[in-house]
Amino acid sequence: MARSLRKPTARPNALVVAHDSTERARDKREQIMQGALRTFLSNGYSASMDAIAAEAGVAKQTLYSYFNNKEDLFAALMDRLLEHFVDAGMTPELRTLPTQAFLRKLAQITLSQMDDWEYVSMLRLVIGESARFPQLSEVYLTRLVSPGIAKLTHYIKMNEDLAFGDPEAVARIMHGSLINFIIAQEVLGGKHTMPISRERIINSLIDIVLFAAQQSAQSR
Amino acid sequence: MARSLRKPTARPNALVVAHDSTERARDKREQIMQGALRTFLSNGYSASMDAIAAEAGVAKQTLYSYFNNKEDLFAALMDRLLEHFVDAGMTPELRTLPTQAFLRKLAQITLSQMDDWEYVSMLRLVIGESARFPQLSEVYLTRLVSPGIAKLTHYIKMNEDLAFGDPEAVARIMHGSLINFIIAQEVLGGKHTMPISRERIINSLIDIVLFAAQQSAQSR
DNA sequence: GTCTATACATGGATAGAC
DNA sequence: GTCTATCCATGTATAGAC
Repeated sequence: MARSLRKPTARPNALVVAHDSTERARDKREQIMQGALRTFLSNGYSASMDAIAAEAGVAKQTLYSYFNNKEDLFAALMDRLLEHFVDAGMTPELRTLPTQAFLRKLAQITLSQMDDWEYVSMLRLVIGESARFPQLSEVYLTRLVSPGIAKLTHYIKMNEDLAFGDPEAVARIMHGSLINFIIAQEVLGGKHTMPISRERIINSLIDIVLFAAQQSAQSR
Repeated sequence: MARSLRKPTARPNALVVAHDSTERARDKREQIMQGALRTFLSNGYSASMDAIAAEAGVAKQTLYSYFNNKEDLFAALMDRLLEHFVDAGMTPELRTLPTQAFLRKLAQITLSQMDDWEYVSMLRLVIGESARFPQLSEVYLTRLVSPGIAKLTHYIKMNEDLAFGDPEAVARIMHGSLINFIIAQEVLGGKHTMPISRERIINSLIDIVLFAAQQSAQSR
């Protein structure tokens, strides 16, 4: 039932002079996607097309002139949303930092996504709809999770301060503990029922990793 | 894990001397909850009452003679399901093991829940419905997550092999990395797109924690 | 292309026979 | 208490006016 998520459509070259109608159509499409995004992120896939149309400020029929059906709209939307978060994480200039500062900054950037309502809602939606839309989960894993872990794995391998026997497993543990912190605290509301500062998590994670790396180096 | 819930019981033979009405009512209620459980875990809260009645093998009206409405049925069901998983984790005899064996066993027990379809589906459902049913998330956190972390925190505090500055943060990191592994590999299907053995995760997690504990002790 | 109005199916919940 | 049959609101999707 669930079709594959579509690849992002290639936008026309900005230098090409567009017709007015084309421009307006793109604006309308954008308007629809914005409204649909907010509605889906708030209410999940069970959000009604009526609610989406109202939120986007267009008639329901207009939705169907731009998208074949609800599922296509959802797929196009989530594709774009996930693409939006792809570049969060390790940036080239980060690599120049000393190891401890690097790890701290990377953890801070990762956890800063806790403050992004769209990111938190996206996490809930991807996980919650992973049975109905496995393609969505797959895009999330291959575009966001996998590259993040791969970059961290590569960093660990290249860094002589971090001489671990299984860099990928270590990267997964580090990454996973942070993502799960976001899920527990923000998605599930743990910040109210079992609060703890993100600094304590970051500090302990860095301590553990650096201490372990030192000991690991000594025991070789 | 011999903990899986029973299949729905067949309708009692009319020729057999029946239980008294209270007994039959309890059986029927149980039958409904079993069917509803499977349906909700498979399809999420969007599962229809028709589908639930069919799966339970009763008429839809019968559902409403035992539960006021869909939401009440769902709540009662999830309450019981969560209660069912409360005691997974640390058992008294585990504490007698040496530190390393203890940590390995605890991690193995935690990750063994990956093989339990009901647990994996429950995770997806709790997270996915955390916006619509925040009470459900809260029960999950206070009955499952919080006690698990508290027990691990207490163990770390009492164990002189594990002299960490912030035991609770360390417990959260350990627990979180394992739970997130379940979410990524089983809930999201990462076992297909980014596979890795659970032994590698367990081994690296133990290595990191024990190494870090040694180094932490030395630096005091 | 965009609106109002509507067709058609599904879902939650109830009525009434037994 | 349990069934069959049904009500009615909602949801997806479409038709037709402008």
